Amino acid sequence: MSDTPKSGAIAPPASNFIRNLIDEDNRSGKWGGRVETRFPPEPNGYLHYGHAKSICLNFGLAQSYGGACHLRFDDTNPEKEEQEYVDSIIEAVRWLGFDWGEHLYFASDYFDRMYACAEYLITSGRAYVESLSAEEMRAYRGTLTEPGRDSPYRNRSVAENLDLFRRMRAGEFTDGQHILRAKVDMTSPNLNLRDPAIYRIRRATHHRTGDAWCIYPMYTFAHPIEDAIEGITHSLCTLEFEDQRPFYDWLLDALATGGFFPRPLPQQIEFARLNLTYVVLSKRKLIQLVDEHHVDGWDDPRLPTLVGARRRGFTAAGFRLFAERIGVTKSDTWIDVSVLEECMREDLNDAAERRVAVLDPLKLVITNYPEGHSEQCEAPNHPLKPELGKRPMPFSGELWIEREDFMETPAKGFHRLYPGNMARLRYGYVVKCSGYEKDADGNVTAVLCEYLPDTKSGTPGADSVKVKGNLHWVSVAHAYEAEVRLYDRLFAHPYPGNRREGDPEDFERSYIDDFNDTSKLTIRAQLEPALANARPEDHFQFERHGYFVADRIDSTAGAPVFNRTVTLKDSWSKTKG
RNA sequence: UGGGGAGUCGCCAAGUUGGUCAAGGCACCGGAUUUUGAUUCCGGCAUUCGAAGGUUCGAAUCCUUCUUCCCCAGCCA
Repeated sequence: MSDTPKSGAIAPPASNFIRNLIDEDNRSGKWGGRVETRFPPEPNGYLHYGHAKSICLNFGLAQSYGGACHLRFDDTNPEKEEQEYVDSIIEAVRWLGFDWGEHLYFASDYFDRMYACAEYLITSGRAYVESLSAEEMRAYRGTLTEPGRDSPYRNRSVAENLDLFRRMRAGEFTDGQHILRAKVDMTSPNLNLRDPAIYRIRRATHHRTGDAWCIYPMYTFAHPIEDAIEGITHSLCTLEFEDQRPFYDWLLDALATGGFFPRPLPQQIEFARLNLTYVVLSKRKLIQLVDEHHVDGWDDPRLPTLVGARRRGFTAAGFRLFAERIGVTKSDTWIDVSVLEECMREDLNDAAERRVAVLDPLKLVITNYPEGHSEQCEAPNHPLKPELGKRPMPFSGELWIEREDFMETPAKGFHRLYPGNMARLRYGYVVKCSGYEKDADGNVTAVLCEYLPDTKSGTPGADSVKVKGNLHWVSVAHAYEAEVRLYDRLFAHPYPGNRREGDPEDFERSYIDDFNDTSKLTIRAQLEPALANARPEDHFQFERHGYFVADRIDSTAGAPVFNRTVTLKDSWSKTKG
């Protein structure tokens, strides 16, 4: 939405442990003031809110320190990765408002250099070809509390290792027959140092290198090298990689010693991944929601994917505000979704033009209004931005109003329409409720009112009558009827899948059990005529309801359909209970 | 039980070298403005920093012990 929203403006950078580290490096002159980060997704799925945090962090830091952030695809596992994901990731990062300039990279472009690094590790006695099976390796690895044992193949000669590794590359072996391992320490209490696998044989067609390789580097080995090749100064990743840092440093130190990379070497820094209440962010769970058709695909507006968020009407500026607001630390915490929602409101309040929509229509008849007559009223497009002008709204004797704006017997504190009460039809006239009609089942079918001709908004006498109630309306004869989807939280419980009070002892609650069945409600609504001209992805505030966006997929020319992004805050619903 | 991390207000989160430092945001509660019961505005909101000891004139910040939570035994990333 807005690129520089008033509220989402980049605030003075908050202090956080990463900025402190960078400041220290800048003080000591470690990198000569250079700050280079990277966002390194594996192209094996769609980006979600959690990635948005990482993207804003990496690009934001680079921006703020006058550095660069690379977009690098970590495509070292050909079995899972596809070009389709590369494209969608590029689009998502761009949508979030970030620019990597020249710095678009692919790990697969470094395969030759990685291979050379591997051969160096072998010749310098730091890696060997393992011929144990996966199961045997597991047995040799030991456990959390018991040290591992050296593999019988651990002491092969350099010449034999080199020969074997070259033949691995040449395709002389079957998948899994051999593997290249770093030679570190099988007794280390850190499992990641017990001779981690660094190259495996995998006969799979890679989405970029095709069949050029039948061996592929593992993340553990590839990632540090990617960082070093690109001159990354601060390599940010999530907490679960903390245990890998010793190997990251071991590898790069060895390679620097071998002359592959200059010092100083990139530094891995870990931060806590995003957890959001009422949301699931694990790839596995998102896949299940899509595969089992709980949602309508990867871009379902309810899904916490970035493509979903965009259809929902969430904005890039809102995400950036959110990232700024939640900060970055090493303690893993749960952010309440309401924080995200509030960020979207904040951006949209500033950015979205106002329109009127009646979502649950009830007819209002003005009994003293000239039969068949209609007139124009004017409504400002944005109350805070008069420069955005006004639009005409046709007014007539038959209007749609919101069903909840009328009560036969008013609740305490209710100051909208009820028999005998006056309220203003926003941008129109003040009306007094004179009665109502019901059908055989007792449902109210129409509200009867008399209007006060002198009270038209914008005319001198408009304020002669003071009323507390103020409601929106759409002329029946002029309304644009359209589909509107009311989206709500995907899950009905803040921690989906967590055991709840009242669950039977033998019940294993799954996050699927907490799915919110009313997370999508599709209705036909009566909208003001101007809305028929909305273009896909136009954001609006439907006054007194919330923020809506014209769906970018299902809208057709002249017939937009709308998705509810988020409701407005509503203190009335709170007070009435 | 081995190793690596984290515990500051309801939810986030500053606080690095010990001295009015318990910032700030969100939420919440008041009150004002308001033709959105929205927005905006103004005010309130931790004698206390996971717990217990200790060092010190003085500790969220240093030491000790304890405690809770998270991560690690893929030829995934």
